[in-house]
Amino acid sequence: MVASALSAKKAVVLFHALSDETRLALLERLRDGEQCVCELTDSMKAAQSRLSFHLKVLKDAGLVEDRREGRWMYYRLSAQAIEELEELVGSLKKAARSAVSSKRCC
Amino acid sequence: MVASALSAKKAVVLFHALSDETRLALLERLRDGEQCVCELTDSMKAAQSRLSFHLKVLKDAGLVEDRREGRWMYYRLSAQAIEELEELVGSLKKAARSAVSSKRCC
DNA sequence: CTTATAAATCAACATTTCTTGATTGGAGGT
DNA sequence: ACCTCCAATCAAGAAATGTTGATTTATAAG
Repeated sequence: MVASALSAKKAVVLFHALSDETRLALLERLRDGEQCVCELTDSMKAAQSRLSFHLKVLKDAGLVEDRREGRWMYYRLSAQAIEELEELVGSLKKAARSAVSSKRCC
Repeated sequence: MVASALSAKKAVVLFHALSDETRLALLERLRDGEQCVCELTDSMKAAQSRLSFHLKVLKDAGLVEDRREGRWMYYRLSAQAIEELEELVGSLKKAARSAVSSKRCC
């Protein structure tokens, strides 16, 4: 199953979190290390409430983790989530015995 | 970049295609090899137009390929798409130098 | 205690996505 | 030609998602 390790629901949440340009841009920036929200809004020239919304989607999916330091919130990639993703994608990959089905269908 | 090999737009399309339970269920079935639409509607107990819609999403994302045989349409996983996916996920994974940013932000 | 700043939350609206049932198109079979 | 079957497409409505600007919460500083 695609859901061998993760439930299908969790896979949906994970993939949905990745299916948005703004969120992929956020993840890309976080690849370079932890950043605070203000740095992100600055470099992405995006409204604060907009990034807050997307960061929440990423956090709910487990893709990022956050940490408060004074008034600042720092976000970083979750290494574990990336592993889960790899596992998920790996589970799709299975040599398909793609010979034409001999059975008559329907 | 996450979009080193693929454009961000393409990544969005790919991940969006994967962000739905019905579509994940379809892919799971196709892991076992090519199937015709009627077999899929049957085993998934889903309306034909519904699966047709989702198969189109998967096809537009490049995740599946189709083939006509008489009145039947057969769908199969695209091995290439799975590779692209692996590449995409791999590009997210980069050891984050996660030391707390020393620079004052904002 | 008051003010300032960073970020989350909310409400309203726009946009997109999904579902359903009906229709259309293509391939055989009679 | 006609009818049947499989599947794609369409139209209408329902549900989910994303955007915007305003408000609220939390922390810190004067």
